[in-house]
Amino acid sequence: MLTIGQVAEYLGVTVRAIRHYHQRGLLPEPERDASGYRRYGADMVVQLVRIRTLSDAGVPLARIEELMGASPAEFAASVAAIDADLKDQMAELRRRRRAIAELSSGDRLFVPDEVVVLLERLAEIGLSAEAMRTERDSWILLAAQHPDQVPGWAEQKRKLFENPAFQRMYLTADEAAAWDRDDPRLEALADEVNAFGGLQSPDEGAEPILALDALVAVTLMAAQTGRPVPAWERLIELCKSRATDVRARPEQPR
Amino acid sequence: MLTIGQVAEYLGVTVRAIRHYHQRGLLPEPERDASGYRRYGADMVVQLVRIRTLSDAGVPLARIEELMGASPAEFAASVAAIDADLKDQMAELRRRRRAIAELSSGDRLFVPDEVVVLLERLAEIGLSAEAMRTERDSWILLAAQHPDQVPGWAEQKRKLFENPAFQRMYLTADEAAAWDRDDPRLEALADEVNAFGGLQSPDEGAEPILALDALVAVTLMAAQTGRPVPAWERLIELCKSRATDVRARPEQPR
DNA sequence: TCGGGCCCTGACGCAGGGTCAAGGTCAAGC
DNA sequence: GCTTGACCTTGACCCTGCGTCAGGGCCCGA
Repeated sequence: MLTIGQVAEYLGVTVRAIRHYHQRGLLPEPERDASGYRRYGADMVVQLVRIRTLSDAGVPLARIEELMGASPAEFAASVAAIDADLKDQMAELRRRRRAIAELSSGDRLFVPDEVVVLLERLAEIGLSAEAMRTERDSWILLAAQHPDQVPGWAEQKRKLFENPAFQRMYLTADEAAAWDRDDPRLEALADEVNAFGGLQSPDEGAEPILALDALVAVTLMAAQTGRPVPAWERLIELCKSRATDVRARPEQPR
Repeated sequence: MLTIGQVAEYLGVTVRAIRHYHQRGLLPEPERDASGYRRYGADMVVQLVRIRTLSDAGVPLARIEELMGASPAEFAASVAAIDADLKDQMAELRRRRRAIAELSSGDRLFVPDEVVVLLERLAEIGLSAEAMRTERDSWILLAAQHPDQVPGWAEQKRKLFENPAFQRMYLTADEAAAWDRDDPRLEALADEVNAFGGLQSPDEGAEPILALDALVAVTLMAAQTGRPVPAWERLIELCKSRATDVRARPEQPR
């Protein structure tokens, strides 16, 4: 008759694991000797081998419990179910690896490719680092709620930057973040923004992005990240009063 | 400013998960309103998106914690490590699927193929169900300690059964389990066993299996599974006394 | 003012054990 | 006979990533 430690060493498992199986009711408690030690006969060892064989194959203990007393037919059915489980897990791992691979570049973190392209363009034309971060965060937020539309929107916004006048306007708006709320230059900037306000996307059927929309989104973002920009808030007010005749402006959500 | 429930719905995560991230220190606690409710700004939402993106990709929370403040280089290194982890997990799953597949037949449970073949042969020649179980359990035990040698041993034992006289002897020994300890037929049976005691394996270099060894193993097994067989014990004594001139018998381990 | 739906904290639960902690036993050497 | 070290015992807390109460407070519409 073997002690728990001898059985554990014989099978290459830990003492703790065997006791765990007793606790779970997977393996009946063996008889104790005079000093209370568990004493194992060969039959217990055989049961343990069966448990370990299944466990090593990745069968959860709860299922092993069912299997130990199952008929061959039930056993075969359970084995099929377990295999299907494993297949699902492998599919999940493949999905994760793809997801991980898409994070491989630190630059393209957390946003779709089209946004990455747009952000690179913004960096090219010399947008400030602060504005870059706000821009990226805005897209992250937007992508959380509209993952399907964001690639199209980003593409449309990128196309706007093919126009040098739009570039200049955007950079000026960037600089304007440092202006006072009542800076007189804001009036002229509002006129510039307004000039692009009605710009339509070249793709038919897609919802057009207005320059003002983009500005509003970024400003809202900035306002909510603890860095409110008074000059931008004023700028939006000015734009809105001019934009009413371009199209009816719906309430900005939230 | 959003409540925790609104943020959760916006991102498609549970409230509990967000609170969990706070507890883990993954996400800083936001400010509370007058009634103690958490209030989230867009910056928090952005952080949450980043956490979820990584988490959905299967990155453990502990690692996400490191990653949130990491440089692009550190980030890339960690991503590579995570991917390597995933590869390992996939290999493990493949191994488990193979192991599961080998259990697919209820008959061949927990023993190598060679033993399955042997057991089928034993069933063919009409071994009792009780003896079959003991035989199988003996092999399970043996395989736990000598996984590499068991296929060869099983093959050798199977070859012994090509001899009709060995078959008869084995079946008689099976019946003998029901005999008294002092049954006179045991003497003749011991002579039969002894006749095969020196049988050498046809494979050179492989350790020979003696008929007596097989009998001893099975008897020890039976003795330890709570079904001791007195007639077998006596039979072994008789065999041992005859076998001393066949070869020097080492002490039986344990 | 009442009900239903939010929110809060705290605690337990899961699988499969790992890892102490505090104490009893056993065999060997002195 | 006494000590030492290697076993054994039970019990309890630790890990992951939250789910799921339990017991209370807050808010809003009727």
